[in-house]
Amino acid sequence: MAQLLNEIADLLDLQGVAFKPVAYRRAARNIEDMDEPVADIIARGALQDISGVGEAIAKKVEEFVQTGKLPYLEKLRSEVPPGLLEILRVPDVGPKTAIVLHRDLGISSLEELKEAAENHKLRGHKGFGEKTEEKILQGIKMLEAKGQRMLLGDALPIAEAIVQYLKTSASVEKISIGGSLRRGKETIGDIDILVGDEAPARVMDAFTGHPLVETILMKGPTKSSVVLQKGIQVDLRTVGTKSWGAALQYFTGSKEHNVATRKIGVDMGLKLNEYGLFERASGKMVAGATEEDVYTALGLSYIEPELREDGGEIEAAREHRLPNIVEHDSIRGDFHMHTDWSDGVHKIEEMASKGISRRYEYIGITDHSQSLKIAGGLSPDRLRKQMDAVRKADEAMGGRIRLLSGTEADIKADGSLDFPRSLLKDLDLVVASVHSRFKMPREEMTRRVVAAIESGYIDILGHPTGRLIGRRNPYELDMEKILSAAADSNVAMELNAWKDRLDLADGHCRMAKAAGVKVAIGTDAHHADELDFMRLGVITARRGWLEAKDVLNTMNCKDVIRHLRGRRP
DNA sequence: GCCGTTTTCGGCCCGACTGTTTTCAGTCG
Repeated sequence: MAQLLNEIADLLDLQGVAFKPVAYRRAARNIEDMDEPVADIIARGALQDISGVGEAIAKKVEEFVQTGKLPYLEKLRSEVPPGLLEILRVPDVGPKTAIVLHRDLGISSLEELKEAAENHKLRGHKGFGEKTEEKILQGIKMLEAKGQRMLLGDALPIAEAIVQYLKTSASVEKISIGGSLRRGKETIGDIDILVGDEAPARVMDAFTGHPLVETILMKGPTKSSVVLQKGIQVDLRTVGTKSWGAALQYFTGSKEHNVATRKIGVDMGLKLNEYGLFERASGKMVAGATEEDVYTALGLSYIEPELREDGGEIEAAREHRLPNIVEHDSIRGDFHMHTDWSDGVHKIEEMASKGISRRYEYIGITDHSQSLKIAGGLSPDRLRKQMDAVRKADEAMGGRIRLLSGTEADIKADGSLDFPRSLLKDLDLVVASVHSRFKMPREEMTRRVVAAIESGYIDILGHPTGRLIGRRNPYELDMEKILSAAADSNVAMELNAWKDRLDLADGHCRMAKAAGVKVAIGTDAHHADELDFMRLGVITARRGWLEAKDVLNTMNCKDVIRHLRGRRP
C-alpha cells in the first residue's frame, strides 16, 4: 500500500502538482510504519486515525484493499510514461528536471537519458551544461551499482572509525554521528557525521582525504559528501560550537521529526534551523548550544534520538510523559547464546569470560535442540551432560558470573517442544523458537506458537517473527494473539539482537509493552565477540519505547533466578 | 491532500551546494 501511495506521489510530482505529493508520501510512510495489516486497521475502522490519512486517501486505500484495484493510480500511470519514474531515481534529477527532459527532449526512460547524455545531446538546452551531463551519467552509474541499505550493525563500526579518524587527524572540538544511524534504525542508507568546530576547512580536507574515500560527490566550506568503497555514502557537516545543539538536532532527524519541531517553533513565533532557535521578529537567538536547550525552549522534554520518528514522541514530550527508555549499562545479562556443544565457536568458559568482561551478572547457555540437526542440536542425553558441564563451569567462575543452563528448543510444526517435559523442567532457562516450516498459513503458525507459549515450559519466545533483515520476510503471525497468550502465561518475547535479526522489531516492542509482555534481549551469539550485539538490541528496545522495567535482563541475578524458578512447573 | 492551543480555509521547515546564471532554480537531506 505504501509503495502504491509513493508511486502516486512520484506521478503527481511528474505532472508538476504541488503539495499533494508530500501528503501522499506522509500517508505512505505512516501506513508503512504500522505493525498491523492495513486490512485489520480498516476492519477496526481506524484508517483515518493514522496521521496524514484523511478522507480521500482512506477511500483509495479501502478501495484497493477491497477490490485489488486503484483506478486513480491507473489513470495517473496512463498519463505519464513509465520510464520517467526511473529517471527520478537518478541522484540530482528531480521532478522539474524530469519534466524538462521529457517535454523538451522527448526522453522518457533511463536508457534514453543515458544515451542522450553519452552523446552530449543534453548540453546547450536551457539549464543543461557539460557538468550536468557528467553528473547525470555519474548518477546513472551509481544507481546501477547501488547497494542495498546497510545493517545498523555494519554501519556503526564504519562510522565510529571515521569519527575516530577525524578526532585524531583533525583534532576536532566536537563530533557526533547523526542521521538514521544515531536514531538506531535497523537499516541505514548513508552515514551522517556532524562536527562542531570554529575552523572547519582542515576538517573538510581531512574528511575528503580519508583513505577509504573513492569519490567526492561535493565539497563546500561546511558540507561535504563522499562515497567510500562498496558504495557507502558519508555526509559531513560542520557548524560553529555555539550552534552545536541545534545542528545536532537538525542533523539527527528524522526529517518528519524536524518538520514537526520546526512547526512548533513557527507557532511560537520562532525559527529553528541548524544554527539555532531564533525569535522570528528580532532574530535574537533563544537556544542552540545543546539539544536540551532547543527542546526546552520549544516547551518539550528532551527527546532521545531513538524516539525521533514523529511517532507520538512530540505529543508525549509536550505533555512531559515520555518514557524513561532503557540505558545500555542497565543490562545485567544475556539470555541467548551458543557454544561449541552445538553450532557455536567458543567453549562455555570462553563465553563466560566474555560475559565477565562485559560486567554481566549472568548468561544463559542455550544451545540448539535435537531436531536442528544442521546446527548440531543436542540430544536429551547430550543436554544432560551439558547441564553438568555448565554447572562445573559455573562453580569454576567462583561467583564472578552465574551461568544458567538452558536450551533453545525448537517449536515443532504441531507446537510441541523438542525435548520431553521431564528434561525441560530441570533446566534453568528455556528459550523456544521456530526453525522449520516457515511458510505455514497465518492461523496455523499462530496456533503453533501459542501452543508453545501455553505449554508452561518456556520462558522466552526466541526471535518471534523469524525475519532476516533484507533476506527473509517474517513468518505470518497474528502478533496480537501471540502477545495476549504471552501476557496470560507470563512468557517473555525475545528481542534477538543478532545484527540481521533485531526481532522483535521496534514497533513490535511497543506492542509488547502495551500488552504487558516483558522483552528479553538476547544476542544469539555463536562467537564470544557477538555478545557485543547486545548494544544493537538495546538500541532497538529504546526505539520501541521500552523502559528498564520492561526488559527482563535489567533484573539482577537473584531476581532473574527467582523469576525463572518460579516459572518451573 | 491534510490539518487546526488563532484557523474548516489557507497555509504547508529550512538552508547548503551546484551549475548555469548575471541573481537563482533545482535537488537534497
